[in-house]
Amino acid sequence: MGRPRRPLLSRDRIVATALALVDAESLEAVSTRRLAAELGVSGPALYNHFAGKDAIIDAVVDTVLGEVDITGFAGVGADGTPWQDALRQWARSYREVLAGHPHIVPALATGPGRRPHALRMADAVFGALVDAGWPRAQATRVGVLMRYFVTGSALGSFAGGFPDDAAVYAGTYPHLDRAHLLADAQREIDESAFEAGLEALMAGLTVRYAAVVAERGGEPGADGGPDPAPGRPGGAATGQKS
Amino acid sequence: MGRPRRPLLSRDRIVATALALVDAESLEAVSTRRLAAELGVSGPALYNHFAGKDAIIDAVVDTVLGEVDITGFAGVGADGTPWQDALRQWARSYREVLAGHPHIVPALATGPGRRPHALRMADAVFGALVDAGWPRAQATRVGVLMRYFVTGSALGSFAGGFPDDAAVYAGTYPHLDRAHLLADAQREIDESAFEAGLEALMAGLTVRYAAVVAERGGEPGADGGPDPAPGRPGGAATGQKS
DNA sequence: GTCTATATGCTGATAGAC
DNA sequence: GTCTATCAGCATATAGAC
Repeated sequence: MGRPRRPLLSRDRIVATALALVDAESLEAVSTRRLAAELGVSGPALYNHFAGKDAIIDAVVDTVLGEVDITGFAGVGADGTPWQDALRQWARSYREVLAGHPHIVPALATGPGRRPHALRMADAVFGALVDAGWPRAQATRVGVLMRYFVTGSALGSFAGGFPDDAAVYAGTYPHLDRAHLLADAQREIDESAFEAGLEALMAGLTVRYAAVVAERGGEPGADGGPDPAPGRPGGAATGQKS
Repeated sequence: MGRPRRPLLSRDRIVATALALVDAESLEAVSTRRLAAELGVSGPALYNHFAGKDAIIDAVVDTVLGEVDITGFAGVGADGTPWQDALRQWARSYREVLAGHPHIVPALATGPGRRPHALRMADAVFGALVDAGWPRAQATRVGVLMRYFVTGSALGSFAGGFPDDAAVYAGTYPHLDRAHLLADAQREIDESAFEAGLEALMAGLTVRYAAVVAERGGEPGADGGPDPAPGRPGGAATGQKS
């Protein structure tokens, strides 16, 4: 057929179609051939726009992360928005976005790499925590542990995974006598568990923050705990990954 | 060749070999052909022992979950071990086990299903929390949110995913000026973030527990919060998944 | 009941024509 | 920049040896 007058493909069109496929079916459903067919094009044509399938998935992941609302962090240094409020808003948005694209979550395991939205998010989280008064090393930890919680909450539904066959539990698992009802309540359980965990984390971190800031006040420049990378001044330096 | 005098394969041998392959390389490295080759056998022979590749991975996941230490929960009802101690011990063991088999974590997304070790763990967590005085609906949430945190912490390293090339960050991400150092401190950051999050969660949950128990004391039988599945007496009933 | 051999239709990726 | 042709490797199915 030869080269068309106008390109049939573009990175954006490929990524959008791939995301639609991931959402509609699964990560495994995205094959270069299927994706190409969906785009009305032959398989290898994709390689003119991306280095390979992994690069396409990487771009899809970053597109999804771009949907996360990080505007709350801007107010932390500026108008004195409490860091807790910013963190809460971000965590809820982050979870909501991942819940909207649940099949993409395992792809977060590969790391942030050079994805611009992932780095933008890390920068915002870490920057706001430092602005709020968290020592750098602690700010890193807080960003990381928040990410643990949010990504874990998006990695498949908890409640939805229980068989709704009561016979599975009878006799063998004495406390799971009503577990066959869990699948029905899936959404409510997943969400209320997330909210409960978020509040617990905020309460716990607020206590820690008070201690750290008080300690630091008496000893200016201290980092509030063991440095993550002893020997390097200031410790490690960031807040978040993907 | 026909049927050998003594079976060459067994479920255990297949699972052990598959796990070794997952750990040494990745989840994708496990193909029926490679696995069979590793076992000195031809590909389709595996189908005499498992329904398909998915069933093999499922068995691998359950084997891994069997390594998690849930003995701490036994003492909660019996000798009055604080639920916080039991939860902490379990969470640390759970994380440690997953950290020992990091490539398996994405496979946890598929849910607990009928895996015996996953159900055994759910039973232990939920049972202990209820024994400790948590209302059933709340106990479910606590188990779920703990799982969120632990599995999230095991889904790939945070710090290890940052490129160690300082040029990636310069100019564009103002707060990540030291992020290129993160990869070196990976292990320490991942662990200290986990510990910090665990302590924050325990502190937050302890506060909530006090409130819930106080409220319940005045109103025996109350469930301490909105029921996860309104209309069903007692709400949903379990604590943990995979 | 456990294996081997063979076959089908997928997959990611490459080479070269236009 | 897209095409066709082609490759090696994949999960799985089936038939038959013992």
